[in-house]
Amino acid sequence: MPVVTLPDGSHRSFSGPVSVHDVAADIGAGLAKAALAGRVNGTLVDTSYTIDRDIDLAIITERDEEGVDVIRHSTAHLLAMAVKELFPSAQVTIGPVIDNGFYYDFKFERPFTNDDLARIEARMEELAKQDIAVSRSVLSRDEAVKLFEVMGEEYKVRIIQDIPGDEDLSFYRQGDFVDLCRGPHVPSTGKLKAFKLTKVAGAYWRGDTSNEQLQRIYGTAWGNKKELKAYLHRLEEAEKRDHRKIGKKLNLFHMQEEAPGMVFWHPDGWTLYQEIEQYMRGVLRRHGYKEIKTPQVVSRVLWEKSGHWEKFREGMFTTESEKHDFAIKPMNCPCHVQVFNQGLKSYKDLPLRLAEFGSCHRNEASGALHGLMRVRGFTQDDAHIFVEEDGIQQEVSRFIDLLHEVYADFGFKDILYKLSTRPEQRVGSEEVWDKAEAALEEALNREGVDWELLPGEGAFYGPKIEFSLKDCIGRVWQCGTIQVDFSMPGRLGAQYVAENSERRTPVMLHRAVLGSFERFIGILIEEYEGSFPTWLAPTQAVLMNITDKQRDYCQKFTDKLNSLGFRVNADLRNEKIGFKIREHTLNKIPYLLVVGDKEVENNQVAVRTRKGEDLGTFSLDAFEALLAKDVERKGRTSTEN
RNA sequence: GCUCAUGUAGCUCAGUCGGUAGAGCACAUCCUUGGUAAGGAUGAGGUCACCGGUUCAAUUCCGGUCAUGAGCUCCA
Repeated sequence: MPVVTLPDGSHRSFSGPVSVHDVAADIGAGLAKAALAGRVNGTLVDTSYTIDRDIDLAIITERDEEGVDVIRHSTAHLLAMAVKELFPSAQVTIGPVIDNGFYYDFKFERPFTNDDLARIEARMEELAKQDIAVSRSVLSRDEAVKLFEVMGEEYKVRIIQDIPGDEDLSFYRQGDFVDLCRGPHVPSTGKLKAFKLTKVAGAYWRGDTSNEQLQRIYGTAWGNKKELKAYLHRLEEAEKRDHRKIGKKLNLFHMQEEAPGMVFWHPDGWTLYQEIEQYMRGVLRRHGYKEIKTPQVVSRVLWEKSGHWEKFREGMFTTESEKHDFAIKPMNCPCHVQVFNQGLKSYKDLPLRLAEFGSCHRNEASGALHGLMRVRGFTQDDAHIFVEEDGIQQEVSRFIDLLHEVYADFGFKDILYKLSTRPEQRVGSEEVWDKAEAALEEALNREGVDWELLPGEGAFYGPKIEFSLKDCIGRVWQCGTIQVDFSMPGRLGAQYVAENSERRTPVMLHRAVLGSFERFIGILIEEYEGSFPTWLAPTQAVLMNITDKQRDYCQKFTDKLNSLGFRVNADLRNEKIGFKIREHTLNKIPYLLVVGDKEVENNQVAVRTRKGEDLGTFSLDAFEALLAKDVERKGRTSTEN
């Protein structure tokens, strides 16, 4: 007599064992039809799952997030089924759910073409329409291996052999297609109503470059057609924010094949860049940093000492002079230690915070380059904090506060926090690692933010926190970071005199707030879709005359605002006012100032925003106050203009 | 670096089943002095990414290189 407790707290009792589907049917025919899976005491199960004791049950439908995930997972199976039908020699491997969709990796003797994708998708539609039942079964490992060996699915055999233990394995069958899978899955293919294959790409078996490359087919799937359509539309809209497109349209920067992965900054882009750099300079000064500048080209000897020559030789650009090898610096830390090493330091000098807008070059793999987000030449807002072991936590906390202040000024709220802890290969004692990891964790917890633990992902020299932001289509990019380093100060001979006159090696904290200016500006462009808040806008206002008669007035007003430190242009071309407004609106200038005879007469300007709002007429002083206030608030409030 | 796709005017793109190319916008000149998202006319502008092969003939077909895009890997 199982009693089922539903999410609303109500109970239903049954005279004997029932399936999840039966319970749904008992509640209503509509729910039975919509049921995709069940959640039994917190665990997702198929609708065929047998209930023979008292449990908590939720019926999962397309309206639940988990329901959509089940749909995506099942759509991946549907994809594999269609591929096996159309291309019997293809081998199946894995097909997980990802954000907004799924993928499935296949081994096949030739690449899938776009035509193949269209055929596969059409076949999937047919199979979905046939509403083929999906059934679950359980096999022992040996039976499972045998099954896949007979089917010629070598990769599945390998996957099973790598599953630890000897518990039974579950299988899902739909028609002639069988796949090893934990499940759950939809009860029949007819539940899959809204999907689309999006792209095909290479992917290494088990993510290892030394393995063969498989072909990955990506797709998206949703509970219904409307959501699918909305998603595709969202994606299209998001792509309009692409910083490469906007960067070109707004004439901020360009890149060209003679300097792959390097940026040519144009006047407007450089204005934006400099605004950010000067802002950061002020922030660092207020937070007790000393700015320095170190060389670009440094002898191999130092990179050997720091360990980079051995470990990251391929990633460095090198050059040679008088038979000596040099590397263009890929990072600033070894140079910063050289500055630290000049003159004997006391514990009273610590923490010593050395900052540099350090220009670095890394020879990134060509396929990794991506607009401003992943470049070969970039500038970090880098700093190294030399600190005693006991001072780590306080410095980390201070840093996170600084980072939050800066990100708030730029208007970023959606920050992803990740803590990476000790990897297998590492330097430093367990005790020191314990301390450092605890310090980072404590600092994160004090901020009260949600963070993700990445065990084993730390650098060999110490644990780290990463602060990431998302681009327009949701790709995650690391921007800020703080890393504890137990290795380099010692390797490079950094020492200080402790309270008891003993010489000690300081701990070094590598940290960056923006990360690279290039990447951060890329993110910023996408965040604002090019409509920068006034403090960052390359041009903050444009004066436009209606006829030649107002030329001198416009020029004088413009000169005056520029002399007050604003970035203002006069557009005195012989064009109609509508034409000028259109052009500057498309260029996302925050304020458009129209000057006709009326305004000249009253010593005013008519102010319009790039959003098309009419703010009325302003005197010079009133407009200056408006601009100043807008600049002052940075990106902290809404960006209504 | 790997897989696939792409590379035509300053920009966005069309086109040529092999006979050296076209639109819109931008640009230049002229007309127009017009009050809140495109006034009109005329004109200039391209070794069709680069190198090689096939061919009477290659921007088009084939091979290679470079770059870009998506994904994988990497990301000190």
